[in-house]
Amino acid sequence: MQLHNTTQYAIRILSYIAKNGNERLYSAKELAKELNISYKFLTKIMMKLVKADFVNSIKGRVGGYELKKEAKEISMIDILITFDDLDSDTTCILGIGLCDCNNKCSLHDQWLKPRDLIKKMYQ
Amino acid sequence: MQLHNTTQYAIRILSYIAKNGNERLYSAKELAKELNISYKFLTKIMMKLVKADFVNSIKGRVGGYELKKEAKEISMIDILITFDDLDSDTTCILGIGLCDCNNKCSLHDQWLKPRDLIKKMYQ
DNA sequence: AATTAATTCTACCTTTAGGTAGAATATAAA
DNA sequence: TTTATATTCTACCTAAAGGTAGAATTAATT
Repeated sequence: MQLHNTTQYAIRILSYIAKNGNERLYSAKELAKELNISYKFLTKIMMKLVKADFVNSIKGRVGGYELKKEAKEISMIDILITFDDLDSDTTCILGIGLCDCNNKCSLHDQWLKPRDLIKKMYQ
Repeated sequence: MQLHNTTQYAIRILSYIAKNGNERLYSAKELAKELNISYKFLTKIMMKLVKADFVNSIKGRVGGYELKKEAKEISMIDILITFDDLDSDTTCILGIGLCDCNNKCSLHDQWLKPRDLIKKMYQ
């Protein structure tokens, strides 16, 4: 019942930039240090964030990263999708094939509410 | 944001026995077939359930499994603990070291409610 | 005593998430 | 034009979850 490590990092990276303002560039070195992520692993995550259009990258000597959209435009759901960490509305918590109101797993009814709250949190 | 596969199976196995009554024995063959789990993998899970005292095993020709406690005595939390799938009350959803009311991650407040509901569901 | 059908044990194999290494490329500044 | 410092790319390595194989053990039935 946890978000993937990579997803957690991605969220923290984007939050960090958003929090500290998008008027300057953020180097991988700074992000790795401030967020306590290994430099190598961070750059790997950054590549994904670039490809998914969350951040812009400027190469070269004074390069770095910046948000590509306004922070408010970025939804957690998009991040989760990018990092394969979002389960669909119909995903059964017990992993049975068909789990809906007609054919419920033993946790179906009790899972509805928390699932809904989590969804709202992401939005 | 999912339970481990093994945990899901364990819950479904115990539910199945509970639902169908503890007056008879359930062979691995039956459980595997009814729950759509490979026989080999199921027997592996059963061994864990036996060792953790959820079920009793009777060996030999007419052997099988039965619940060791009343169904009502079994809490999901115990199952989650057995299969290393329970995160503690203080686990941060963004994985930062210290995340409490003094030092909050960006999702801290919004995570409280769903986390609480999930806990209740498990109980 | 042999057979049969059940659980148990040990030891692997496979896939995926997490993580690292090192070279290649880009670009501003000296 | 060289150097320094940044991102990018390709290719691995590692650990853990998921899953399988095959032989050993147990005990009722024949």
